[in-house]
This record gives sequence, C-alpha cells and structure tokens, in this order.
Amino acid sequence: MKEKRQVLIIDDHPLFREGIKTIISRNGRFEVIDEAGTGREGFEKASQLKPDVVLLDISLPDETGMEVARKIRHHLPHTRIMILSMHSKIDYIVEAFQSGATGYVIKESAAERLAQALEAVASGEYFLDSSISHEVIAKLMNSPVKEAKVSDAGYGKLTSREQEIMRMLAEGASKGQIAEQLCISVKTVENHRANIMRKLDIHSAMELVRYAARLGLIDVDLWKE
Amino acid sequence: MKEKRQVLIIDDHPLFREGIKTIISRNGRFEVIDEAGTGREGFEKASQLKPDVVLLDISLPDETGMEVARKIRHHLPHTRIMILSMHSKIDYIVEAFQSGATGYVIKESAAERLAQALEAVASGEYFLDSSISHEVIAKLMNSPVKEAKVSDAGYGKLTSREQEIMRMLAEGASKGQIAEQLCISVKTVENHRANIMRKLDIHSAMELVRYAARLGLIDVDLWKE
DNA sequence: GGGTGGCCGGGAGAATTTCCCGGGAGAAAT
DNA sequence: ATTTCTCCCGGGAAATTCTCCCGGCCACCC
Repeated sequence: MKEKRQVLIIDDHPLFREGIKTIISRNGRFEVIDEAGTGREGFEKASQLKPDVVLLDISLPDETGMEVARKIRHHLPHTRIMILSMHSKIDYIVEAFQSGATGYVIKESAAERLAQALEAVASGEYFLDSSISHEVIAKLMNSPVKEAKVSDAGYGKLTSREQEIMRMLAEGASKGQIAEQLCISVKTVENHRANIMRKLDIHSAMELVRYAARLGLIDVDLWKE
Repeated sequence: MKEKRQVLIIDDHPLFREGIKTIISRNGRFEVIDEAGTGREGFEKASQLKPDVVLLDISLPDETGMEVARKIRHHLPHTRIMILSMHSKIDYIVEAFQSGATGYVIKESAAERLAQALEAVASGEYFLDSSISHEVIAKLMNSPVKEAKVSDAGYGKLTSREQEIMRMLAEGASKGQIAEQLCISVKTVENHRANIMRKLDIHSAMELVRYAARLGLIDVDLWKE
C-alpha cells in the first residue's frame, strides 16, 4: 500500500476547513496533515511539514493567496499548490497560475471535483475547474459593450448639481477640492453630500463608491489595470 | 419522445465526416442532417437548414473556420457553433470563441468527449475541451501579457493585523463593526486605519477601496450585479 | 402674489479624524 | 537574562468633519 498524499489546508474559515477535511477523509489516497488560518502560519507549516499538496484559499487575513503561493513555490518547488477561490474571474485565475499554482478550483464545486483535482495536481498535472471554463470563455468573448445605463430610481431624483457633486465624490475628490473647483463653500458641498446620501439611502463613502460603480459613473476596471 | 438535435458538419475530409457521423449516430439525441466540405457550401447549407449545432473544422479549403463561424453567428444567432480543431494553441481558441463559437474540441479527443460537448453546446453552455486546459494554463503561466506583479511594495509592509483590518475596511465595514468583531476598541481600529493610510500613502476611503480592488482583496465586479 | 424647489451658506453640537502618548506582550538579538 | 524592537492595544486633546436645522436668494409655475 502506497503512502497517502499529505495535504495542508490554508483557509481562514474553520468551518470550511472542516468541510474540506471530511471530503478528503472520504478519499483514501489523501490525508490532511495540518491546517492554517493565515498566510504566515500556512507558509510556516508548509515549510516545516513539506506537504505534497497545499490547498490554498485566495483570500486570507494577512496576505493574499497569491503571495503565499509564490513563497511556497519558491521555497518548496516540489509542493503542489491548489488554489481554492470563490471567484471565477479570469484575472484571478491567470494570476494564480502565474504565482505557481498547479490547480484552481472554485469553492462552489462539488466534492467529487475536489478529489478529481487533487488527483490531477498531486500527479503533477495542471487542473482548471471545468465550471470555470464558462467564465473564461465569456471573458474571451468579452464584448467591449459597456452600457452606461445611468438610470436608477434613486439617481434620477438627484438634481443636476447633486449628480455633478456625486461624480466628483465617487472619483475620490475631497470636499475641499470640490468646493474649490466649483467655487462654492465647503459647507455647501457638505450639504449637497448629505442630501445625496439621504436621497440614495447610503451611509458611507464606501457605499457611495459602490453605487457610482454600479451606475457606471466610474470605471472600476481601470483600477485593475 | 423529443426531437433530435440537428447537426451540420463542415469539414473538408470526407473520412473524418464519416467518423463524426458514426459517432453521432450512436447518440440518440443528435442526428446529422447534412455535411459540407467547404466554407461557402457550409454556410449555404446552414442558412437553408438552420441546424441546431454546426460542427466546424478550423481549416477549410476556401475560408477559415473563424470566418464561417462569424457569418453563421451573424445570420443564425440561434445556431450553436462547435469548433473542431487539431490545434490546441491558445490563440486559436481565443479567436474561435471571439468569432462566436460556443464549443471547442480537439480532434484527438475521445468520442465520448464529442458527445459530451454536443450536449453542453446544444443546451447553450460553453464547452472547452478539458484536454486543452493544460495548454491554456501553460500559456497563462508564461504569458508575457501579465506584468506589474504588484503584490505591491506598500501592502507587504503592513502588519498582518493591519492587512486584516484593511480588508474589512475595504469591504465597507464601519469602525464600530470592526471593533465589535475583533473585540478591540474603536480607538484601536482608528489607529490601525491611520497607520494603514500612512504606510500606503492614501488619504481617503475612496483611495483605500481602489487600492484594495487593485490587489484583489475585494471583487468590484460584484457591484455590477 | 404666493408657493415650490434648487442652490447657497451659517451655527451648534455630535461625531470622527489626527497626532501624540505610553503600557504590555512576544520575538529576536545581544 | 537582558535588551531591543515591533506590534497591538488604548487614551487624551485638538482639529476636522458630520449632522441637522436654519434663513436668504433666485427661478419657475400656478
């Protein structure tokens, strides 16, 4: 009987780790030797235990999964890295593999898929979650049609002045900058801002940015270069 | 009993068409209604017969499969196009899907794969031959396209606690929520936040969200519904 | 004329930010 | 063992900002 492949889980959600462990325990060819909740802890345990496969969440409290992957890849070339992610965005996938991952599975996948992926990755094969193909292809077909449907129930109730100020707010302008550029007092800007927030029922700068992004007032894709 | 899906084959090799026909005939859910050896003939028959699926070879005597795909896509939006190719080069794959293909299968694949692909494509799903994943991934890994490995200088200088708080901040959590969840005082959260802003040289909530989005800490695409 | 609504500002108190401070814990160096 | 360092945790006080309410001005419409 051959030795079981050793697996290290790095994910910040204990419940999720439990789920993974039970799934893996049903497969006789793998065993979970340890787990970690942060990138740093994960890297240390990986360095120490030298597992065959690392199951790595993409979002961790301290570092991104990509960073951890790069470090593991560098220090432990023989350890295979499989990324677990909630996202099926092509950008994440690309970066994951460029960071040294050998497999990429999204968390919504069925349990059997994880086992299948483990088999492939442990034997050195690349594995791309097949349910991702759809996303990847959709990205490839990427029609640059960006419908700026700037029509929302709440947004229409804003006056033109308020819409103008909201745009500047969403673009990150400070109250002082807006006041200067519009030649009005900071106080007025504050009042407009308060009116905008009330009409749109939003309560933080974060929500305002999100709202603006959803309406296409600002192009969040530019942030990702 | 439901009607069989109608399939048109466009390929310049008669023997290959025969092979495809026998494979499809073993599957009760599809039937080959006609076949063509050139792009022009294929497009004419497609326009006339309006098949559910067109099996399209990438290399044809008169036109490329991509050109035929674009024409079919344009005139028959409801007809699914599945590319058959000997090549698994990423460039072909990209171009195929950009030309309107819904599936991509390489000719070396097993017969069952074709049936599986037909099922997927006929029901509107994208299908990418899984034996291609390896090629695609290999391409991704040494893709010169991706630069800017901005896992970022500044972010690495944040302590794990600061990174943790930064993520919560970017996700829109208020100071009070963070303090409660982390069981620390609001004051401490404010201090961490100030440290983060200083280390990253950002000066507004907006910039913080942008920074987090660029690093992939948050998924701005979710905002767009 | 009177009413309405947008735009502009102010005032006062509440809330937040900013900057400075120091203690404690743990790790690493000496 | 001790020092040193960094990080996490908070407090205090001043500065800034937010929030809500106020009034004036102007344009437009019954």
